[in-house]
Amino acid sequence: MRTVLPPLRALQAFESFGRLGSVRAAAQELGVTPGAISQQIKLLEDHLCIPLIMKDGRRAALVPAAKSYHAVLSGGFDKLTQAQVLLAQQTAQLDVNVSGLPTLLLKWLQPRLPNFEARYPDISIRLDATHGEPQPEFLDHMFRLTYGAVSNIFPHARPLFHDVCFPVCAPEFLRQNPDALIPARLPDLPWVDIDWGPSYTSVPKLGTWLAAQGLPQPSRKPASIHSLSSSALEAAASGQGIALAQLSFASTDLGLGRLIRISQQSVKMPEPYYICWGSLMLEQDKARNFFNWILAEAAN
Amino acid sequence: MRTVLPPLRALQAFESFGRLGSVRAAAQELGVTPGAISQQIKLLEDHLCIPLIMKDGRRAALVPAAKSYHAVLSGGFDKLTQAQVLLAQQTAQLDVNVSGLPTLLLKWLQPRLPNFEARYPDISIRLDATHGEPQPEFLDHMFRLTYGAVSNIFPHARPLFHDVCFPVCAPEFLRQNPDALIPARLPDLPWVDIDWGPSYTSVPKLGTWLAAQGLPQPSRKPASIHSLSSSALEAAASGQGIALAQLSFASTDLGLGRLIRISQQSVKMPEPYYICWGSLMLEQDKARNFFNWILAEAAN
DNA sequence: CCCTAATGTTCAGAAATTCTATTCGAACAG
DNA sequence: CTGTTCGAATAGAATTTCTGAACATTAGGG
Repeated sequence: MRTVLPPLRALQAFESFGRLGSVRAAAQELGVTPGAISQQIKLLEDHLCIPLIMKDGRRAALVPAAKSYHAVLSGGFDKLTQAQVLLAQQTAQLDVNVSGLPTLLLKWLQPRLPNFEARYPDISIRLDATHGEPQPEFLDHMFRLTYGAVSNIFPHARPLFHDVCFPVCAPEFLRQNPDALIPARLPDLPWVDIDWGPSYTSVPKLGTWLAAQGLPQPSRKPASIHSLSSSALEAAASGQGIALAQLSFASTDLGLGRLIRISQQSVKMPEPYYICWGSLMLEQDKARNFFNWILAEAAN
Repeated sequence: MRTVLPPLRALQAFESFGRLGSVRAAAQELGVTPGAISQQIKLLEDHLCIPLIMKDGRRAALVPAAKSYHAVLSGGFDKLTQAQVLLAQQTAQLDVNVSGLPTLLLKWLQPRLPNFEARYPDISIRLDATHGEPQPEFLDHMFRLTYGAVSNIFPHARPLFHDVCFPVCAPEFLRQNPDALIPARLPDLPWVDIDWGPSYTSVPKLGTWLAAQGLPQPSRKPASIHSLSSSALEAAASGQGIALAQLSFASTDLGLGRLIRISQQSVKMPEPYYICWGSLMLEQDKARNFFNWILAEAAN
């Protein structure tokens, strides 16, 4: 049996207030007057017998001790709204929902979509680019394209392709730094870094490639650090420096001449990209069509 | 701005009903009459314009399509109650909260605690044995003892010790299967398996040890599979077969003669155990005492 | 088959809650 | 000082939520 919760409306008011940092804003979000928010928060304080807010000038602010309480509550309400989103997706009867890592959608799937639409003109696709992995429950109405080990939190997963990485830079940058073509000089040139965050530790960086060539680590700090591969590629294309690019993400820009591959040596990504899905997903014809199509695309 | 939520009380009634599977039980849990639950659920159905429940005989049941919706909601309400738990812990002013993997607490920390209590008689400790990693927010009031890579989801983490594994069995089992002392015969003897679940893939199993000795994999299926190392050790101690034991978990039973080490060969765990904590934790004297003590214990 | 127990639903009215409208005080800017 | 903005406090209105009782349906005996 679940512990008894305080009045939910009071929790909601407190959560909204804590997130937005003002009674006024919370009132607006919940569609009530500021007085109502004030009352609900006080009600929660009485219920818990704990002061939650303090006045800081004429504004109100969370008491420090309530900060972590608020953070957990906030996560809870997030899930409740996620449930609504799930329901909306279920009833929207969209043909195919695809959630995926931003760069994978942007630079790999997006360029291939015209091909799909030409072949299945009556199937509509909704794309959702996000780093956060969706709740597994969502997968009965959605494919998820992701990288590496996280795929095994999902009911089903299948490798899509195994990418390789190599250094690239902008043509302009290469003209100003002709040394870039000499691998041994690379550690001393400007570069941009990629950091996908703690869930994806095995993603190669420029240092990984240098090490594979028996070269030392970069001697400078990166010119910039990007949480998106595509953003790092943009930085390289704008001449900021050298980036370690993935073949499938860079091929468009390589084709356009916006980027130049400066070495034929490459390192393999330690893990493949995956497509993940839930148990009910492949029972829909349109979803199955998409699934077969994307596997074929990945194979070549 | 957050999407508008349905009436929260209706969500709560629906969640409780879905989890308990009966209007009656939900009414009892929420401390209201069954009629109230019926009404709230109907209210939610009207609000969403979706049927959520159907009658199955004289019971009511979730419509299949509502199952995943309910699962996400349930997760949300879980978080809300977690927030309450967090608050309770904060205000309980317990000296030190320690959450940890069950076997680690049971077989490693527990036997050492008398030592700690002798040294700090006025510090009280609360232990919470669970596989699920706590919300990071909890760590401002709690240490977490865990294994391997999951430690990096926390603000701070420090390796405790690096364990080694070797095969053990009960004295009685050894008497009936004297062959157990001959490594080459091990693959054909009864054994018990350990499976910590998907988050801890790198934990060695008996097969890992055999492979390290250049021996083939076990030829039989395991007599039983355990999600807890301590449970696997109990199974081995009761004579079910051979288990791959971790030194620090088995040492008590080895000392008591309940288990016998049947090989001096061992494999190292690929990752160490960690102690994790949040930013505010070490500002409390008592927590810092515990922290220093546990590091010293781990060092020897 | 009929009776009983168990479960869920419905409804009106009672009870509780939540909200608004208003007033007030404090903080800040000019 | 004055006007403005923000939040707190209050009373009463509006709404939500709950109860209690009657009703409907089903399952399980005897």
